[in-house]
Parts: sequence; structure tokens; C-alpha cells
Amino acid sequence: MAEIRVLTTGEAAKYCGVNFRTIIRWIERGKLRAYKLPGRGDHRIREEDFVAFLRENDLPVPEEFDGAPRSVLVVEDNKEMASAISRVLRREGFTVDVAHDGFSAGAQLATLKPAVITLDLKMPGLDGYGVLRYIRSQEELKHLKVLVVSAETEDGLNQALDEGANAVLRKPFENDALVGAINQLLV
Amino acid sequence: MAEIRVLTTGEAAKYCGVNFRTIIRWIERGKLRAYKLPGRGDHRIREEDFVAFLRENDLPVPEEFDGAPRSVLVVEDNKEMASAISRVLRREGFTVDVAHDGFSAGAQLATLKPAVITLDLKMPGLDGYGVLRYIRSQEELKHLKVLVVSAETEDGLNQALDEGANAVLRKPFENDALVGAINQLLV
DNA sequence: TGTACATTTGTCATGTAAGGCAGGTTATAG
DNA sequence: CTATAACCTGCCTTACATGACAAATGTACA
Repeated sequence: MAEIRVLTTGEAAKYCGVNFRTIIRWIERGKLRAYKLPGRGDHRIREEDFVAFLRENDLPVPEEFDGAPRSVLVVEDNKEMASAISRVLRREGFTVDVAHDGFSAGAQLATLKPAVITLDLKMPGLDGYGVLRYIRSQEELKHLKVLVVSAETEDGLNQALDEGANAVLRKPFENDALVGAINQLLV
Repeated sequence: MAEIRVLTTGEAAKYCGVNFRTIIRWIERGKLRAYKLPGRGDHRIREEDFVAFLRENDLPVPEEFDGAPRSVLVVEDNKEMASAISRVLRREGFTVDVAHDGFSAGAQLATLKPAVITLDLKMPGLDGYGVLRYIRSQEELKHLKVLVVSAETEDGLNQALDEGANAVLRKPFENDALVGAINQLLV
């Protein structure tokens, strides 16, 4: 799943709430940097150029470009485990939020739009595999990385990978392993 | 890809029944949030900012902005009960979504922005009172109406009212009572 | 109730950016 | 390989911003 690094004029237009014609004019006037494809002369705008343009002109920056690139949602019912994980990650410079139950996990996932979640597979009243399926079925969550953190069996962890987890971490784990796994997901 | 709905000053003016010049003045005075396009300085008002402005000043909110004014999220783990409720409500013309567990309840609450939720207090792994407290602590959910549907005791239902439920309905109930309760919340 | 002042809103004219349409071309999906 | 969706260009129309001024509305006070 390659991240989108460039925008077409149409996409940029939707983000700005204007007609694509207007985007082209901004490009022509040199306000917005872009390059042209050889074929039809399509414009392509690099994401960083687009964001720079938005910032320069005080236009709102869509969350998916701005969105806390180093924020993590920890889904874990065991409070000690949760605070241990969040302590380690905060020390690494991440913004960390914690959900102790399924409801707040769902609510925070939708509102905070974290870059990564750590997901405990076995929580009371919460089917971790179901959560994975849900996440992978949502278009707006396709950039979300999921690290399954669980004491499950090998088979269970493999199933999680099949269901769309980006990585798994077997409990108990070393702090370094956790940090390494998260960093790897955020490359 | 988030489709951002925005309004021009002219559109906003029509909705408010005023001259577009007035809309611009409201923006200049900081009453209404908006951003400017680089070219001529056209204003663009994000739909959510516009709705917030309307609410703040007790102006009527046009239906098309009012989220789904007749949409209901049914939070209920018992599938038969859930489909019974949703059948009754659909027949009344409501748009109904169902969450069978806490996670999807939280996620759907944040994404669908329903006008009402029916909440079962006793669901495995989900503390109904906690959900109520969460809802009432969130600014953007302050317009959400909560109908608690439960087989709880009188005391339990009263506690739910204390925690912020807008109405309660004791199981078992008549279909008419359900419809009546929902309609009353949406006056 | 009436008057005077302050504030807000609407109107007009002008310049210009943004939007719409048609016609052709090319990516892109299936 | 085909069908469809998306994009580009050029031309024309629409609608917005701005400033100055007029009208309407609100407020204070006698």
C-alpha cells in the first residue's frame, strides 16, 4: 500500500473546496508548485508542496496530511500494561492516548486519527479480530498501522496478520522491541 | 478521501437570508470562521464552522447540514432485539444503524453522527454508564440524544438519567412507546 | 412617545478570480 | 483490449471582493 505522495488537480481541488480549473490557475501563476506529466500535461502536486502552499495561505490542512504523524492509540484493558506501554512510547516522543475498553477505542480511533494503534486481542467484550476486520474495511483508516500486542499463540498472531495487522508483538516483550516495532511501522 | 464541504459567502448568505456583504462582515469580525483563497481573497466557510456559527446564534440549521436529523444508532448486543428495534424505527422513516459491541458503537458514533442513540446499559464488556459519561463529556456530542433501553431496575434507570440520558425505556416495551420516545427526543 | 446617536445591514459600481461548458486526449480500471 | 473516468485547453459567464454611501435597526434618555 504505497502512501499517496502526489495529488492530481482534481484531488487538490476537493481539498480546497474549489474547482480544478482554479488549481491549475494557481499553478500557472506560480503560487502552487507542481510538475507536468509528458502525456496530456497532467499536473502532479507533491504532497509537501501542497501542504506548504496551504500553510502559506492559511488554508486548512486536511488531517490526513497534518494528522499527528507520531501519535499512538493504545488499546489495552490492563491498566498497568497500558501505562507501561504509554510510558515507554512517550519517552520516545510519541503522543499517546489510551483506550481501556472497546467503546472508547472506537470513539478515539475515529476522533484522534492516530498513526498507529497497539491492539490487545483479548479484551473483555471485544473481539480483536473483529476490530481488525472493521479497520481494514474502512477506507479512511487505510493508512492506520496496527500493531497487535498479545499473549496469543503463534497461530493466533498469524491469524491477526491475515486479518490485516501490520505487525505483531508477543507478550511479554522488551521495551526496545515495542519501540522498534512502532518505529518500523512509521517509516 | 475526505470530501470537504465548504460554502462560499453567497451560499451562506442565502442560507441565512442576508446579503453576502453581511456574511463577509461577520467573518471579518471573527464571528464566523472562514479562510481565504489566495487569488481574489474569496472566502470559503467549512460546513462545520458554519453549522457551529448557526447553532451559537440560534439561527435555524438547514436540514442538509444537520447531519442526519432522523438517524438513529442502535447499541444493542442482542441481535433479535436489535433487529426488532431497527425494524420498528425504519418503518417510521428513520435511518438506522446497529452496533453490536462497544467498539463499533464508539466508531459509528463518531463517524455517523446520528441524532439519537438507543443504548442498552448491560452489554458484555461495555459499561453503559461509562458510555453516558463519555458522551456527556464530549463537546461535539452535546446535541446527541440518548435513549437508554434496558431491563434495569428503577434505580438503575434513574442513575442513567443522572448520568445524562435524555430518556429511558424499560424492557420489555411496546413498539409505540419506543417510537414515541424517539420522536419526543427529536422535537 | 420622540429624538439623537451608534451600529448593523443593504445597495451600487467596478475589476477580476473562479466556475461552467465543449471538445479532444489519455490514464486507469475491469 | 475496451470502456470509463479524469484531465487539459480555450472561451465565456457567473459571482465575489471592495469601498463608499444609504437605509434600517437598536439604544439611551428625556
